[in-house]
Amino acid sequence: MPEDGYTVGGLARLAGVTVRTLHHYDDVGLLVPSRRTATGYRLYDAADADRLTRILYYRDLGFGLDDVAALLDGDTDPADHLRTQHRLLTERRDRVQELVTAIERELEAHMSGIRLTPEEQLEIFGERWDPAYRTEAEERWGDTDAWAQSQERTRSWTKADWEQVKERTDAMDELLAEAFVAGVQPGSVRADELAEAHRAELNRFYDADHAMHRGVVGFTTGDERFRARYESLAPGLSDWLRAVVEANADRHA
Amino acid sequence: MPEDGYTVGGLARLAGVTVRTLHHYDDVGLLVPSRRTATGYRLYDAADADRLTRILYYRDLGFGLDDVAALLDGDTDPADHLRTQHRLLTERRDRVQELVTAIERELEAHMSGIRLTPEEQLEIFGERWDPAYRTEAEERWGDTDAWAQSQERTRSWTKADWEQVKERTDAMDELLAEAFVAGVQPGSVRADELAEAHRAELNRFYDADHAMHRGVVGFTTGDERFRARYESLAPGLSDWLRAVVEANADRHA
DNA sequence: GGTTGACCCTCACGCGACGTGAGGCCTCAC
DNA sequence: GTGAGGCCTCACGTCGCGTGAGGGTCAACC
Repeated sequence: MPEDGYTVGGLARLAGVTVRTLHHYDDVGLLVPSRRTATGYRLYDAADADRLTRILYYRDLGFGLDDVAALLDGDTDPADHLRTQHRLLTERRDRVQELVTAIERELEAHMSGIRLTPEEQLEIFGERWDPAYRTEAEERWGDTDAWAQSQERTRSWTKADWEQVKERTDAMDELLAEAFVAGVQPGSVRADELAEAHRAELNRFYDADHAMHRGVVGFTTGDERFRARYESLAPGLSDWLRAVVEANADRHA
Repeated sequence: MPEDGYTVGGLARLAGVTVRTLHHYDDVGLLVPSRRTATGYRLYDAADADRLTRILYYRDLGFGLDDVAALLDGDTDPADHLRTQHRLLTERRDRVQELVTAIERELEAHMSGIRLTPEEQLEIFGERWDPAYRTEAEERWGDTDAWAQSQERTRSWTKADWEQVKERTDAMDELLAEAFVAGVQPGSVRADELAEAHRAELNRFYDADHAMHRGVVGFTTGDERFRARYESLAPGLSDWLRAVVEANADRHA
């Protein structure tokens, strides 16, 4: 900290804002520098910088400048602002996590070849947002952060890679349909081979052990539209796939 | 979904936006409803709703409407948008987590009676932000989410509660200073009693086992300003406190 | 002590993303 | 057929700055 306080430019650089922004905050009385030089230069001291810090957090949280002014000029103890901002920021982080989960749900649907209804897609932006959804991904995926793994592994994938995966998935589905039609029984050697092949496909994205494999397939075959996709390949396929995967998982338990 | 598509109001309610917003998106060509009734009513179909979903995510991420239009009208495959939005949202979530960590750092400093410099406070908003900071809290606090615990426990605290804690902390510090001046040796019975009392204070906020106690004290007594606070009570107190806590932690290892 | 370049000042207009009516038509249930 | 609620199109207002314009200041170096 310079001995006589910060100039506009100096403080602006520190805070990652423009000089114009500090001018504006001065104009509207939100952050008036505690001193000016004889020639009219603004000088900000440590208390000004502290106030600016609070302002920037509240602004980031979406408060209007007059709301921020009202908050900061209220008779609250400084630590109250820290606690308030901590609470609001954690809420915001959780909200963003919900958006992430919602996107994962869409991606999952897309990769499974099913379409979400507009209601499902827009649910998260709607008014009464059910917090039960918040934990849905956890329940579905178990403890591990499968999606983080998936994202990590597919970060550098090109469109061609994705298309290849889609092709392989389609091929896998056909293989399953053929086996089902041919009368392969869940628990048989051939069925277990197919279950492992199916699990191997999932492992392109994340580490799926047998318990997780059971969970994922249980979830997807419970979805009407996913069932529709499998049923269109061969009626009864989705229930059969579930049975195959469960028998295989039991054998590895 | 209504058979003939959504009206403005219907879609607006679903998406948690105002009718005016949809009108605006129509005006600027960002989201033009696929149909109109004979009397001029806007009708949005599922594809429109899907486009709106993408728009809302991008908008939430801070893109301008024309940027969003450019993105959506580019020749990208739909899944690319999902992947892009997933990546941007996780980055955003991590950024908010950094803000949370920064506030925790401020709270911690405040409760320890030390003041951060403006540089330290504003660092997170500055230009070149060191991602090493991102993991600082983890290293300091270990595996457990101590701050979440702390927040949980202190959620309903009143200002009086906080003042009481401050008083108790000050009293604790004086007790420590007296023992130090009286020549109490680290590792002695009395010193271990004091270490446990100090740990008990921390337990008002979160579960601190002996390893964590060692970590927290090691960190704080490494900070110049924290040392200054302790040194002003009694020269040598901070190093002594660290020795006392480490001896106690060793004995419980 | 003059010049140069980076800073600082005060107007003042512009803009993006809607908010907020105004004035009027449509639809549907009673 | 009538009232309530929803829809339409203007059109001006607002908020948080961006972006110059025109001009003074400061520190350094010639």
